[in-house]
Amino acid sequence: MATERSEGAQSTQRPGRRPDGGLATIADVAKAAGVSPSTVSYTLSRKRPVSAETRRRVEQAVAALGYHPNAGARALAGRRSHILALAVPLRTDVYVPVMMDIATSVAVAARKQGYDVLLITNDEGPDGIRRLAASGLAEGVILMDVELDDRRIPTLGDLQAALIGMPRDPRGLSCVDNDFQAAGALCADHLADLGHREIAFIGYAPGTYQRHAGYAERTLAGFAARAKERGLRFLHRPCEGTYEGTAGALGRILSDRPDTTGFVVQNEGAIGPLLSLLRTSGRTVPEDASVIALCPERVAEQYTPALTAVTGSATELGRIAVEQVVSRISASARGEQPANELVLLTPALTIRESTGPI
Amino acid sequence: MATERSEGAQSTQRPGRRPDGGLATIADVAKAAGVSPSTVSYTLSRKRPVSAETRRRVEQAVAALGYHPNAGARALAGRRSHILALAVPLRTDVYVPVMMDIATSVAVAARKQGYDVLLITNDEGPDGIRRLAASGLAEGVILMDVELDDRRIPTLGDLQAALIGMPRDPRGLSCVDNDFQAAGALCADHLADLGHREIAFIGYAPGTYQRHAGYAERTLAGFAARAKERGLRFLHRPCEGTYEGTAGALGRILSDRPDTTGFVVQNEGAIGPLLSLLRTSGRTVPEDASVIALCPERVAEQYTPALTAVTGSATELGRIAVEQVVSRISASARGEQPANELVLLTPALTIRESTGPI
DNA sequence: CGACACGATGTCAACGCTAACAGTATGGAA
DNA sequence: TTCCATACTGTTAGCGTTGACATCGTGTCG
Repeated sequence: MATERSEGAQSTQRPGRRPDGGLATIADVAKAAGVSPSTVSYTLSRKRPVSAETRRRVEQAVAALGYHPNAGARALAGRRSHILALAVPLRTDVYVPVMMDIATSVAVAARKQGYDVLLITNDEGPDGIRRLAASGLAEGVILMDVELDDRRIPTLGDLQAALIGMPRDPRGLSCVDNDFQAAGALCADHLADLGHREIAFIGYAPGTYQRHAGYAERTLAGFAARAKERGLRFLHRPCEGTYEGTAGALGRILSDRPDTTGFVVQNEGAIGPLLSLLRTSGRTVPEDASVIALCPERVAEQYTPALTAVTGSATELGRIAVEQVVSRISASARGEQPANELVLLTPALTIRESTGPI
Repeated sequence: MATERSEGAQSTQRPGRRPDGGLATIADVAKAAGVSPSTVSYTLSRKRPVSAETRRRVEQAVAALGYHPNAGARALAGRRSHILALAVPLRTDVYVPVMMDIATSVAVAARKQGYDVLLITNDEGPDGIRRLAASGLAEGVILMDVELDDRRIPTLGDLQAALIGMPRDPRGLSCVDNDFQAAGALCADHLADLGHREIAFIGYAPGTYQRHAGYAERTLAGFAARAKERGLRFLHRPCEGTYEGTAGALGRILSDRPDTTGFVVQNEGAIGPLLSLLRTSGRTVPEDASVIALCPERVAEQYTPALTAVTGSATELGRIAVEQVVSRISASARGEQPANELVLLTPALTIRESTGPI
């Protein structure tokens, strides 16, 4: 019973298989199309012109045989693997769904450029990246969630790389990140525009600031600077992403600054508790208090009321990182010095139901 | 300024590089060790015995040159790519951090067996899997979050696969999944043991049951069966994972069955709201009401009070799936018919603060 | 003392593709 | 007419490994 499926498959002539059971090769296609193997290769790679008629015959043969070039042979002969490595985050305490979105968008963008994506964990340590480079398995690497002093950076060697996140010293590197300063400023502006004057910034756990996580520091700095410009009074309260942590932070905020009407939340875990606590403390959102979050759309939309939020685009991050490595790879293949790009993506403010005029 | 890093790297003799700038090959290692290339190959693959002295010399040369076998050449000559494909979920409404955990554990387990992991999105459609098979890029594939009638299954052809999740018809396939029936039963048992008699099961959104998601149905069935055995009265309430949805569900539960003292929650999104709502309705957890969740440890621990929960092991799922594909691949390489395994992982009950005797 | 097994190593032909090099027409310019 | 550019297409030598086959001592047994 267990063998049914595969026997069924083997008895039929599957696409991509020759009568002898092997996969179709470029030579099979060449024979079927009545051309030479190299013509098939050139037809598929478009690296040299092919007459319309030849192209037609080759493409038909390819389709008929279900031909796909053998990846190993292609890598060996062409000295390019058509594979990009994607290094997952060092820590998993960051908001994970975003990482999944980034990973997916990297994979999709890479495919569009003819690359596949290899997953590499930090489990293997620096050797992992070295191994991929030395074995020619990956042509380049994308580092996700790069920290200020990311320990993966020194191990890159001359592997072409793109970093998602901004290290302290980006010289000689290509990086893309959300513009967290702009995100912070956007929050300040929105609340100021609505007439709020006393704001509380509910941040990440103290540990996040102590280890100088770039995104946390930069968001706060951007917010603080713009708040000052706009004449806002504000309080920054680090906060564990738990009910109790949030309750403590909110309690101190309301006793220190009872007139606070605007809340900026960056800590995902604090959002739910904050909304509950405001509700139980008799404050209606957005009538009595405005809440603006720094979080993905998905999260902002799941709450009641739906949250006004400043959001970076995970998809863009992935797409641009792929563009960066690919462009570095081709520059380096042309013998040129790859350009080092620093791209900061401007986040978007989406006004929903949780903010209003005071 | 931007060129500093790479110039620095190029001026030194990097490991893995020959004087001419290319990567070290097996021939270089052979020359350095004074043996033939095949001896180097055999030394590294351990496919035939090598004298201690020869091994020493080869290993030293490998280290000195920073040699790593060229992946493309290895794949071509050995007809094995040493790569496994990992197909990410079709939908992303499932609890994503668990997916990330699974992906990570797949990558780690694969490395232990000498495999690398290629990420494949459903973006390319069925062709993606076909392409990987036909190009010999992947030797096998792991499908994550498999649905009852998963449309990726028919496209597998004779690619060796392992499924995470249980399809309706697992014939001819290897699958691993959490035993959701057991999970449901565990919840019923725990509450029964504590003396609860009136239970509410707060499930997923109605749509989840309508499309017959296996995990949702099986959990409920397992719970219902055991509840009946233990003489429990219970109510099943599908529920959107929002504050309002939960409020609605809870309201109806409390009006229909005011004596309800036990709550089982499977919907992640409903947990936070449920706890808030119980609190505001004047019920203390666990004194007045016990709450048991079906969720990952991470989630259970983040609430106040910490949740008693039934949890499956994402890490195990990944590890076993890798074992399954790898064993199928080697069976098929030996010309044997791969065995079709169905593994159900028994979930664990962790008692925390949210449940207590009535 | 020859035969033979056995352990240790070497030789070399694939593996399937790419790309440099080398044609072969055809048409226009000299 | 000859020469040359243009537009295609074919030939072929690798790419770096693997693994079947061959070789060569050494020790053992009849």
